[in-house]
Amino acid sequence: MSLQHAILGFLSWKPLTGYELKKMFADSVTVYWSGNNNQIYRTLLDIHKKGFVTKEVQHQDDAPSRKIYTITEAGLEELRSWVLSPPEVPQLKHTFLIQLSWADQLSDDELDHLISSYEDEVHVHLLMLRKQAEVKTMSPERTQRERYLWDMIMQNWIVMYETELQWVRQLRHGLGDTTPERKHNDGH
Amino acid sequence: MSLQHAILGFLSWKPLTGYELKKMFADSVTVYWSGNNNQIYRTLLDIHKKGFVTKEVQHQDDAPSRKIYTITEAGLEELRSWVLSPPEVPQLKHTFLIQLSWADQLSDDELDHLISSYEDEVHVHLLMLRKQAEVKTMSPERTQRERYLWDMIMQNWIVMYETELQWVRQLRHGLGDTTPERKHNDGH
DNA sequence: GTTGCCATGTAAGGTGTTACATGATTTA
DNA sequence: TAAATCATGTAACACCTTACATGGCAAC
Repeated sequence: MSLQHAILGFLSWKPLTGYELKKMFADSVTVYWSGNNNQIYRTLLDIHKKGFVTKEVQHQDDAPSRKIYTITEAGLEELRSWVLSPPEVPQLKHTFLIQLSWADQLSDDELDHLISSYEDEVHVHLLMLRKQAEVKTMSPERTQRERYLWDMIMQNWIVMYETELQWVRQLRHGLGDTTPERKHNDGH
Repeated sequence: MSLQHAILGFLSWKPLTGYELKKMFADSVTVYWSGNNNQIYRTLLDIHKKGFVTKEVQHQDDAPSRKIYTITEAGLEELRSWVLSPPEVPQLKHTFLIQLSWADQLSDDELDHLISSYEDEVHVHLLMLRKQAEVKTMSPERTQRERYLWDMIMQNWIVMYETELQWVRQLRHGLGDTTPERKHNDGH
């Protein structure tokens, strides 16, 4: 699991409440995590029990009390050793490709429509990423090296979806080319 | 969930047992699904209950009996309508990028080592994919269009990891460039 | 004689999602 | 007057992974 470590990462910048963490995940494109509370609150309890954070309760009369979590030395150590742990290749859950695997049962028009709507999805997603990249939301940017890392991380997401868009366009055009041939060869 | 539909997809080619399905998932790079039995056997029970498959038990004296699953009309219909359902952009779980997000605490050497070992991982993975692409394992390839689709699906995986490899190389070289500058700017 | 293949499955636990619940304050 | 924001959390369920269990047969 690395939600734990992403939370420790944010807390290494400054102390935060669960609610604030939830927002940071929701706002961040690169440190993506569905931004759902259940997991965040449970993970906070967990890392508190492990001693990676301390909890300070701030009572408020007219609202539920804020619980501010601060990272400890042990937490910083845990974060550091996780960052150094052997990196793994990204795992992509590419359901569209599985849909495509059995798409030969569709008519030419149905298939073209399916691919086109996927192309639109990817395109919209890419535009959203590019807009986010301009805004340059958070990240402390304390050193030039850190700024460079965060830029490259954002860049990674963008080039991935650019590549996907190129691929799907090639797919669609290639299909347009093979379809008449197919009719020639398979027709009779 | 789409494991259900991937199973229906394989069964649309021919009747199979759970064990055979497990192997097909394990062998397939493109229709990736961890190939773990628990899920497959439970999903088979599930789709049988839903009427998407029929089950034929073949008794064997000296081994556990084979249970051969055959797709039904309802199953084919379900598969078809799933294939037509609105496609979604791929979701990537890119833990390395989250590691990188907090990697500025590392020394130049540690960071360089982290990135290099990631580069190696990606490279090895890419070579594996290219080798698989040559073998061209399964897929029925009944029409030219289907062959084209399967080729493009394999191609998608390859270009994704090629893009990743290019990106990580650029990252490493860019770091080499900024590091001396950084020392100049931040040093004093 | 140990490993691997065939073939079924269970147990236990981790991870992730959606929806629900409260209740005051601010904004449209 | 309806909604969104702040701030906490619970309940129920879906999905996914690892390891365990059985037991004959073939290959090395």
